[in-house]
Amino acid sequence: MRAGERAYRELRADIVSWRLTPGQVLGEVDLSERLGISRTPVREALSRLTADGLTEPHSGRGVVVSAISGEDVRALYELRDTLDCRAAELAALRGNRETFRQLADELSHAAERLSDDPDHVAYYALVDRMDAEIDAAAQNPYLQQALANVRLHLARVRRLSTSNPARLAVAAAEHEAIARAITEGEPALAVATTRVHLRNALSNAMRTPELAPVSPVAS
Amino acid sequence: MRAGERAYRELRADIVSWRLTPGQVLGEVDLSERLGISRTPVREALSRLTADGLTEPHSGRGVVVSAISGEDVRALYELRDTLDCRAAELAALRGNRETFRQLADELSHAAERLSDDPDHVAYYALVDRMDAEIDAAAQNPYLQQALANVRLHLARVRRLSTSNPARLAVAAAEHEAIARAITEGEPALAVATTRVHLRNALSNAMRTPELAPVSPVAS
DNA sequence: AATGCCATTCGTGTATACAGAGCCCTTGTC
DNA sequence: GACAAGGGCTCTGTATACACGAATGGCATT
Repeated sequence: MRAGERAYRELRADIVSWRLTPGQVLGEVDLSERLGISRTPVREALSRLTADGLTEPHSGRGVVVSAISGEDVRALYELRDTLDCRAAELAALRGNRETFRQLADELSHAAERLSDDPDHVAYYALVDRMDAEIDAAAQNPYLQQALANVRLHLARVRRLSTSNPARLAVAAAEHEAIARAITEGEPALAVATTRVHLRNALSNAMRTPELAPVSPVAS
Repeated sequence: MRAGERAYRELRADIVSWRLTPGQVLGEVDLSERLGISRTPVREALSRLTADGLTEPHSGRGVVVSAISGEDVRALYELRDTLDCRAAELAALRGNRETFRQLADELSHAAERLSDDPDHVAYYALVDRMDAEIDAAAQNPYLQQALANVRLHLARVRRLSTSNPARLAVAAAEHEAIARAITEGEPALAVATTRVHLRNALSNAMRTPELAPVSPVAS
């Protein structure tokens, strides 16, 4: 694989997983030595991260990892509500019913198996699959890209939130409700169930104490 | 200014204004000679254009200017409807009333002066200002960025559409209606007026004959 | 002691050189 | 005459060298 691509994915994973914390300075020379590649692909990776909004230029001092505040989470969920509701609506209009019927069935079983899977990898994989199916059903690449961007930022937040087992069980039921609404071809219900799910997800996310701090970096 | 930044803006302007047409191959060496800079900043510019979706990688042959079809326009307006309606709704909730009252007044006068201004630069500047005010009022940087992306792509389409004077007069009235809805702090009405405007704008855009052709580039 | 100025130094921005990979053209064979 | 294989060539991907700019630390001055 291309070195720039590897560097981008590695740094992105480091940021999303909070191995790189907000305010951390990413120097090109440091990174090129740490990753064992030259500065050119490092520059490409940093450019892409900055375009994604995960890093910010730091006047003459390279780039720093972006801070993410409670206000950011509010704004992100506001946008996610806009995009996810529309995607669910479009999926209800254009999606294949059998696909979402099967997803709903699997989700109803997934809630029962949450305790068997300590890290809930199976559940998260199922949610990711549902996101992908909604994207495909919406048949709108621009909407899909916008959603991918929001999900990238919210993935950072999820790593902070406590994965409360009780919340996960409720979330699974909410996802199932969305899938059933899409299965039945009811766009208004798909929007409503999505909105309910996102409101609850936001409430849960905002319980995270780390989301209050102000950015340690001067702008 | 940085050479990479200049190259990015110049190429982006060339693509939006259709001086560079879809399928056009952008070679790094050609561009570096044409722009009088080295390949490094050219690479940065091409990376950013590809991230924006204005160009696409062309397996081993650099990047080519992306095609834009009628289907793309439909998808773009679908996303724009989602984002613009939400932005207008938020502006009605959070915006400064006096700002939008003044915009509405200026728009009502702008329609009268359309014939005085052959290229309608004053009108378009006013619309751009209104977009900026809505962005600011929505107070959501992520929504703002998503909107900027959609507007970038639709700017390409606008250059193809015939700027019918009659349509512009109606569009000015539609913008005024949106501004008045925001002024009065009525989110539902702001959404409705925005939706009406976008539906009419889409109908007008789809009249462009060039939007049917298939991409001349093999994918 | 605090503050402003200057030199040093680190880091990015740019240019260029090199290597590997993909494509096209040519040539040989069926 | 057509198709396939191989070589050459051009292109991108990467590495490195150089220059300019900003930030920082020290020093002098008030």
